[in-house]
Amino acid sequence: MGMIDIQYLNLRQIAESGQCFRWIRLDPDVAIKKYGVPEDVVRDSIAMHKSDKGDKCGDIYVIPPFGADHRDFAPLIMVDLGDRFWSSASDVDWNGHWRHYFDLDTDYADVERKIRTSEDKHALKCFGYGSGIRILRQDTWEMILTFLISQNNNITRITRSVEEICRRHVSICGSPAGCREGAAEGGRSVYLFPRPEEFDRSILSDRSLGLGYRAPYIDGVVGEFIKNPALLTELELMNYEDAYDTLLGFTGIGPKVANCICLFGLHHIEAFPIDTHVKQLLMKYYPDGFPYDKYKGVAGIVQQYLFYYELKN
DNA sequence: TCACAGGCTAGAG
DNA sequence: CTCTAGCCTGTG
Repeated sequence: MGMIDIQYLNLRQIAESGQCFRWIRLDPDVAIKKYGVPEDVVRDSIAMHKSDKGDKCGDIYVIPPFGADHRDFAPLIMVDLGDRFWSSASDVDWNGHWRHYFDLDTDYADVERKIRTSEDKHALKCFGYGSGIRILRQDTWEMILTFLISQNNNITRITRSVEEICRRHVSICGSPAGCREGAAEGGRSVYLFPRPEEFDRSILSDRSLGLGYRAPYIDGVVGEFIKNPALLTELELMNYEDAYDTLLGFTGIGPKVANCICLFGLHHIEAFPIDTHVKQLLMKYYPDGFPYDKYKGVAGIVQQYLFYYELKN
């Protein structure tokens, strides 16, 4: 618990970059009263909000635990104070989970260098706009279902479906300590995302999940991962090409979703998901083709800068 | 009413 | 192989 200096990290940019759907932004008041964030820290965050020129943040988020051992650590409350951050995590939780989650061991300065030496004016502009974006190391299983849901869908409904799935499993997964029902902004709560073996497939047809035609896809994928419990670990050990091909084998997972899972769930930062927005942006700014060779191995990170800029402009 | 939202499947040509 | 109609649902 306490302050940490981190470069190339902006929580709001990440929250708005469309890679995570379970972060909850906190009101300053709620952060103090319900989550025990020190008052002087929240005061600094409010001051930062007021002087926000787009390059600072000041936001406060609750980030739920994730992964196979999600019961073993607490949710993270994180306050973005620009180049330093207040974290609620114990040293054990920070070093064991969150440090890795925020991808702090990847050299984002090197990505910046690649962009600066590429003579790619547009990418440089996008980087200047979203240089606090990192590719989070999120849970593979959660990303598989989340991006399966994301197809032909909008952010609001994706978020709602994911949260509803978690809420339906409270009695199975439990609700993390210190995060009472309705405590966060907008009455949202912190839940755990059900593991394959915890998943109650009978809820999928329920219209209130808002899954639509994707429900049978999810049912099939959950079934496959229950039938073959080793598959998740196998996927995580594969290289990008093998993981991509394996994911394409599931009904409901196509090229775009497979690439999102590779990028956000398996951290293959060379994966370059092309959705409708990216397709438009590529035609607009790169009519002669995107210079993938200049971003060898890190094209997925550059894609996020481009996507974020387009989303916000 | 109709298009669209971070696509995909199945079937036809 | 490529091409595309149709798909659940909420929102403007």
